[in-house]
Amino acid sequence: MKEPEFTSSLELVRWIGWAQKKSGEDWIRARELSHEQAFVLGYLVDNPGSIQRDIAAVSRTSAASVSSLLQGLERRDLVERRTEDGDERRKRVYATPAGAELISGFEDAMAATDDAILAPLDGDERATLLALLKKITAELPQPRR
Amino acid sequence: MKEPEFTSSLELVRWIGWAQKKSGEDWIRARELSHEQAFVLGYLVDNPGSIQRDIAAVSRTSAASVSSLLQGLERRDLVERRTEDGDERRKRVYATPAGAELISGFEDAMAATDDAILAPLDGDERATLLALLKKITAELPQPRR
DNA sequence: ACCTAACTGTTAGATATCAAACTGTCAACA
DNA sequence: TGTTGACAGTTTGATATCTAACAGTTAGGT
Repeated sequence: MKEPEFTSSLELVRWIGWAQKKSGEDWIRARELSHEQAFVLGYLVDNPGSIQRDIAAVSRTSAASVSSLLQGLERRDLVERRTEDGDERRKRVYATPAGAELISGFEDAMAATDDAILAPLDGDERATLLALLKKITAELPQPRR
Repeated sequence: MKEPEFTSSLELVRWIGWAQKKSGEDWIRARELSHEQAFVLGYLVDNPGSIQRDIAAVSRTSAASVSSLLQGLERRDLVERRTEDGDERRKRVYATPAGAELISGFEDAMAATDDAILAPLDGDERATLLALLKKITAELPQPRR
């Protein structure tokens, strides 16, 4: 019973997701960030001025989680929030220079870990996998709430 | 920027993992359990007397998490922990009758949601997907710590 | 103008997770 | 028999997540 059978694809999917989260951990922990904080900070560098609602959608979480996550980043002056355009509901979020500097190289590090995880597959197999996953996710619910 | 490109298989993998977690949520919430509590309780019905270390390995988490998770289940008398075999280190964990009753049908419900997620794929495609995922996970680190 | 509904973000309370430090127990070995 | 190291579990303090309830803002309809 120490060797489970793994007949379920979705069990393997969850395992891979876990491994991906783990694999960049050294890089992230060296900067005293959580995985989620790093992801959002990286996203903000590429998409400055995003509103929290969109950040929640992209990071597949809730507005409430984004709110508290950004509080942590704002406390360390890694991001800045302000309202613009005369719309007092939306808060535009920006990475500060310190935040951008801290996260630089994150995407490269993540791409490297992705490559490491997919290493057992050759080019054709990766293409097949991507096609199958797209077929599944096309039918999947979006985390909009 | 509202239509992300998704060139990364691993991004899709994480999305599917998220959807799987969400999909059984109604069933689980009706019983006032968390996803993780339900998983562990179900595991204990099939593997009575497991020790916490093994539960951590199977649920791909840490001994500390299992410790606090089981405290929640024990508070509601859904599981019971006791030492046996004269080994005072290991704590054998059992689902109580109430716990077993509460979780009955869980595995069927989970299997149904798995089927719903994989619905876009036919039998051959599912077999291909499973083979590719096994190839990846064969090289993946185990969450042992 | 006003009312209402939708939208955006926050808070509160619960659970999960992790790392690190700690306690207690067992076993091997001198 | 005593010491030492490995093992199992807990605690602590931080962050993330969820739901539900809440507050302020905007826009639409009458």
